[in-house]
Amino acid sequence: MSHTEPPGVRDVTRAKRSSERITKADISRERVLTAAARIFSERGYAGTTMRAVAKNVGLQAASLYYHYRSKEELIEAVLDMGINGVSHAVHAAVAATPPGSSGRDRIDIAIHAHLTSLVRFGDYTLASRRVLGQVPAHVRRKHVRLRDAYGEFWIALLEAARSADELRSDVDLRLARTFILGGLNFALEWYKPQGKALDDVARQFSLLIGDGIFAVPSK
Amino acid sequence: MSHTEPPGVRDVTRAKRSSERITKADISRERVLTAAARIFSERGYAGTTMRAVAKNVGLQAASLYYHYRSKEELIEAVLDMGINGVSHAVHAAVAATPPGSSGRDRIDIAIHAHLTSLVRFGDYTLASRRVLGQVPAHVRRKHVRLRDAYGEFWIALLEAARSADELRSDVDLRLARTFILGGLNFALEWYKPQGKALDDVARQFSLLIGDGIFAVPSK
DNA sequence: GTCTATACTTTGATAGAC
DNA sequence: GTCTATCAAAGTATAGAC
Repeated sequence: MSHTEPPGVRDVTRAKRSSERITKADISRERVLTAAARIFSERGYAGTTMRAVAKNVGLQAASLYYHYRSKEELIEAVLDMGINGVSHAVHAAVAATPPGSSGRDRIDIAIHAHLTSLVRFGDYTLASRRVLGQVPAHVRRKHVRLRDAYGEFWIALLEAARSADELRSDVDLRLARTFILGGLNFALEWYKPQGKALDDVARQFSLLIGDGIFAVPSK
Repeated sequence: MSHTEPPGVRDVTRAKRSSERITKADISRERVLTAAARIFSERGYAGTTMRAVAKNVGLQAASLYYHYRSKEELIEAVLDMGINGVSHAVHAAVAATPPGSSGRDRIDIAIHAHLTSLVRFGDYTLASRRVLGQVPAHVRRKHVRLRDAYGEFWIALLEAARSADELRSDVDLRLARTFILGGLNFALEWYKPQGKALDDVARQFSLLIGDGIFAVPSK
């Protein structure tokens, strides 16, 4: 199983208790958000017009303002989903690791969870990746903080492995972290569900990150 | 030596024979291009206005049209510099490898050249990375082709190493290639010349790509 | 909830003076 | 080469009807 359910109304209408009914507004709001994520990721922040988003869901531009107060609020909602989606998924997966697991096991699990949630929240994570730098400064600050916190989680993962003497002694943790995340995140740009199963990609990446590309008696 | 000269008028006014004088137009044209690269990379394609670029070099918006016929032509010039700058630098560095070099030597040299030229052409490569997807379709097509050709060069590098039996047998070449380029290119987003010397970063990445992060008797 | 109508701003680009 | 002046098109957002 490499693909989980994509996010739906339930995930998107945050904090709605399961007893409450899902209203027409919830549905529209979610359709708008989905369309916005895709269009923001394709055309950038300034290149995305309220008219284009509206047209995509069969509404007039003015109607979007019933669901979101402004374009800024719309991109904020998209960025939230992208960054939190991945971050929560990876935290959860690592937390669910059996007690005796090695650092390497935990890192492999993080790689797998990162990759699958990246793809699961495809348009949202793509939008985060591509427009974070183009967004009004006060919006950007908050999400840069979230992203950095996630980065620190990876440092902790690597540090744990180092403490258990699993790492080569000459590895620079922060450089390794950025390299790993750079390589994984790039998958967003090229991975297509029709191709290789995502589980296989994750396995290959684990191998690459763990052991490199060269045969052992190489150096 | 980790930083080469940044590109100047000579590089930018393409195909101008060294006997010809550099005109006032050449200077303005280059200043416009430099500013455009930075602003495109910061604000995206649609978010960059001709007025903003002009203001940045102390001109009126209308004056830009003396140097570039349109916004499209301007972004094309920026993308050209970004993609060709890196591609040419890496080709040249690998071509200059001594005859007996191993596949690993050549890959290390490519990593170093990729990283240094990435940083040398900073704003241009950043612009390519960030706005390629936002640009009018016919502009994008050409540059996607260039980028893909560069990717194939890396496949050839890896294939050569495989033929010499230097690679672990279970490495998927195309996956390894995208992972490596993803990790290297991400450096664009965080590398600051004030920090660690770029040569050291390149060395770390070579180690990471070659041998991974885990100590040898780990698996 | 979604519409039509519209106010106001900013955009890429051109014309023609200097 | 660069300027001022200007245009038509497109942008965000609001008001008020249904």
